[in-house]
Amino acid sequence: MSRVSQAEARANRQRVVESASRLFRENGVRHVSVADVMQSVGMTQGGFYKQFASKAALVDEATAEAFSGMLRHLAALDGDHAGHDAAWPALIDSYLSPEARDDPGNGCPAAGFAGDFARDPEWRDTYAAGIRDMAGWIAPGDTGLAALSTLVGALLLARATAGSPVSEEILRAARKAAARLTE
Amino acid sequence: MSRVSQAEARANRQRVVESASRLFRENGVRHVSVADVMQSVGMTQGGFYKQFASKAALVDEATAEAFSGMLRHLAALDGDHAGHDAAWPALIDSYLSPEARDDPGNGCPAAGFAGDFARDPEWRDTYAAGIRDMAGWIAPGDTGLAALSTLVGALLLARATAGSPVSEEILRAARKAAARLTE
DNA sequence: GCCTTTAGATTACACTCATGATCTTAGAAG
DNA sequence: CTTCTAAGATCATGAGTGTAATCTAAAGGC
Repeated sequence: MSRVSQAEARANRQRVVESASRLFRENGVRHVSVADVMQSVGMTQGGFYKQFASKAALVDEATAEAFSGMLRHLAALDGDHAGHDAAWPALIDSYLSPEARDDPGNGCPAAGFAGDFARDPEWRDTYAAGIRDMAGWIAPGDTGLAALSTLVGALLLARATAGSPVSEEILRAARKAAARLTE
Repeated sequence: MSRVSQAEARANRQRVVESASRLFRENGVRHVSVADVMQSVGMTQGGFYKQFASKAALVDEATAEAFSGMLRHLAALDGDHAGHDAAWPALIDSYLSPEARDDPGNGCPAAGFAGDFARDPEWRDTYAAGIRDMAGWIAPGDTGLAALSTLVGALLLARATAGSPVSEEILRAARKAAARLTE
C-alpha cells in the first residue's frame, strides 16, 4: 500500500508525533526505536524519513507536543476550579498520585524527559521553554520554579522506587511540602 | 598480558565498579557499554564476565557504591560543621551549585540514576535503600523525603535546562525552598 | 621446579538501531 | 485519461552492543 491523500498524510504525521511523545515519556528516548514508533501507529519505518529529518527532530516535536498537552491540561484545571488558587491544590493531588506515577506515558513531560535531557543538550531549548511555562502556571518567579522542582523530583523518586513502601511515602510527603511552598 | 595477583585482581574489580559508578551517573546506564567501562580502567571487555555475572550486576554494584560514597560525604559534612543543623544548609548550597550540576559523574546518585531507574525496575531495591538513607540524613520522616525530592528535582531540572538562564534560576529558587522546608 | 588455575586479551556471534536506497501504487495536476 | 509525484513498504547497510568461547601466561599451591 502507498500514497494516501495529503490530508491523510498530515494526519498520519500528527499521529506519529503524538504516539512518539507517549512512547518517549514512557520508555525513554533511547529505548524507543524509530521502528517502534512507526509500528505503534501501524506503519513501517520506511516512510519515516519522508516526514522527519531524523529521530532527533521527532524527539524535539514530541517534546513540544507533550508540553503543549500539559499546558492544555493546566488551562482546563483553571476552568474546572474556582480560580487558580483552587486549581493548584488539585494539580498537586493528581500530579503526585500513584496513578500519575504509574502512567508516565500520559504524564508530565518535565518529569518524563528530565532523565534523558539532563545528559543530551540537543533538546534543551524546547524543554526549557516548557519548564518556564509550567512553573509560570504554578506561581510567578522563584515560587513556581521551586514548587515544580519538588513535584518533578518527587514523581521521579516515586517512580524509581515504585514497589517499595518509600514510593508512597515520598508522594505523601511531597504533597504536603508542595502546598506549603506556595503559602 | 594476563594473570595478575589475587590482590591486584580484587583491586582491578573495585576500580571497575568505581569507574562504572561514575560513568553510569554521567552518561546513563544505556549510553555506557561494558567495553566503555573496561576501557576506562585500561582493560578490554574480555575479562569482564570473569568478574561480573552481567552488565546488570555491575549496575547494581555501581549504584550501591555511589550511594555509599554519598553517605560517606554526608557523614564528613557532619564532622566538618558544628552539628547537623549547620551541615544541612551547607549541603543545600553545594548540592544545588552550578558545579554540582555540571559534574554528574561525581554527583548525587539519587539524581544521577533517577532517570534510568524510573523505567527499569531491576535495581530499585538498591536504589530505594539509598534514598531512605539520604532522606534520613536530612531529617527524619516526611521532612527528609520532601526535602530530598526538592533537591533531586531541582538538580535534574537544572541539568536538563543547562545553558538557559532558567537553570540558574531553578538552583537559586530551590536553595531557598529547601531551607524553608526543614524549618 | 612442576602443574593447575585463572585474570585478562582476542575474537566471534547474534542482535538492535538509525539511516537511507529502491520500489510500488494511488493521489494530484493537466 | 495520462503523467508526474510522493507516501509508505521492503530491503540493505554500517555501526554499536551484551555475551561468551577460546587463548595466554603468570600466579599460587604442591
